[in-house]
Amino acid sequence: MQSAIEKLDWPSLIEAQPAAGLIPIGLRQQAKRLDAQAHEPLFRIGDPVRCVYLVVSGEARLIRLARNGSEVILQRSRGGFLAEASLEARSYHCDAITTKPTTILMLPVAAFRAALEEDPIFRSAWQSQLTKEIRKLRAQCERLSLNSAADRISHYIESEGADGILTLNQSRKSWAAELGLSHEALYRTLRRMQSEGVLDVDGVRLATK
Amino acid sequence: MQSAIEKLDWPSLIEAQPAAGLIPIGLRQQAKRLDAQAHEPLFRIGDPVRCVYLVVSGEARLIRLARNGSEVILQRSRGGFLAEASLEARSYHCDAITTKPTTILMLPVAAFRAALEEDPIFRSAWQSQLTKEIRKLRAQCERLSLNSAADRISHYIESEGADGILTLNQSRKSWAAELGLSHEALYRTLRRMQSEGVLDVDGVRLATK
DNA sequence: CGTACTTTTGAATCGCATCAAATCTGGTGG
DNA sequence: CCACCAGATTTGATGCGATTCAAAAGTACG
Repeated sequence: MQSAIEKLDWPSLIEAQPAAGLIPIGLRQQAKRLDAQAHEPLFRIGDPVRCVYLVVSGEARLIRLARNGSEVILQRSRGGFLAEASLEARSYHCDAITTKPTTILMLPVAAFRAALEEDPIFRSAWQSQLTKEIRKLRAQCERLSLNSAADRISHYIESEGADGILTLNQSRKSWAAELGLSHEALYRTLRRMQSEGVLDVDGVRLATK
Repeated sequence: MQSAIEKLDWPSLIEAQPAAGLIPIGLRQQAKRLDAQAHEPLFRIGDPVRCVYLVVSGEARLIRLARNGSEVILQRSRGGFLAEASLEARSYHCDAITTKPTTILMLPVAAFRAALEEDPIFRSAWQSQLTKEIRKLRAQCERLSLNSAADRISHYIESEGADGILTLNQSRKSWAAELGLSHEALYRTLRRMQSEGVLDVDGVRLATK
């Protein structure tokens, strides 16, 4: 488990993750780049909040452990900010880990708050970001309120895919966790839906019919 | 089903709902007060977004109907803003209804956006509001990811109550819906937890032991 | 006092979690 | 290139807990 903080090349960062382009110059100068390996912890519950994390490439997750030991996925970022709510907290309320080799920008909170005050464009982008996250979380709540596996799968395809077609960008096992299902239930339900003609499964491509 | 739009008395509004005090003067002049009865719709899916809603007293809910006809509660506001994400949307993605006689402030979106641009204090309060909502929604997602009724109940008491003590401010039946359970399951599980000595139930007062 | 709604209990059913185990897959090192 | 390993995928069997349907009792309110 090693990570490297390297020199920043903004044009390539912005190409990889457009949100980086919204960061004002003053804040950019304080940014640190972190190249993390897979399964590397970024922070843990209780750690003091020092930075806001922006995922440039790869994937990072916000997770919490249930008392029975199972892992709940609270956010999965494949680009964009992670743990937005930490900006207003003293310490973290969740753990954050990478799931694959991941490039991250770390933005010190004090400078981040100052930039929000000073830069109207950045501020507006941040508000949009928060709003989008709220909408995403509501969709997730709605999905988890459905109590059949098939309904959750259909809901996910409808809300995360386009025109009823979803290209799965994670393993099915980890998708199962995101759906709040055991992986066995997901496998079986996918098969059943396909045999019933409700779903078209072709590798990572899923389409409702 | 009737509702009344009346003259505004800001001191009393602010006393009932402190968030109203953060609204800048310019925006206050555009606010409309709505006194709604119980079970009155505020807006419906697809309606164009004209106003941001601030619940002053009473209760309003954001709901969506699942395909099987059951009602999913996406937000329950007993004071504070409702449907924050609507500020960035053309039309509503959910229905909103009151559940009891409710006083509401309606703030036109254009003036609301302008006030956010101009007033740093209001803006900061709004960002805090969005952030709080994100944290609340993550807690709700975490809760819905637990698959036993007892775990969801404990989680709710821990996260919504204080020091393991919760004073329930809604009917148990509607609490069941918020927990993603059938009301029968909730009743039975409460009884079982009490008989097992895990929970202390006394009317609307619930305490974990 | 009647009506609508919540609370409560019962019984039957079904779907998902769980435990177990086999197979498949991609990546690593010899 | 092949052996090997960890993790993902798949299938099977079992049990539990939640849903569902039904109905009775309690409660609030006009």
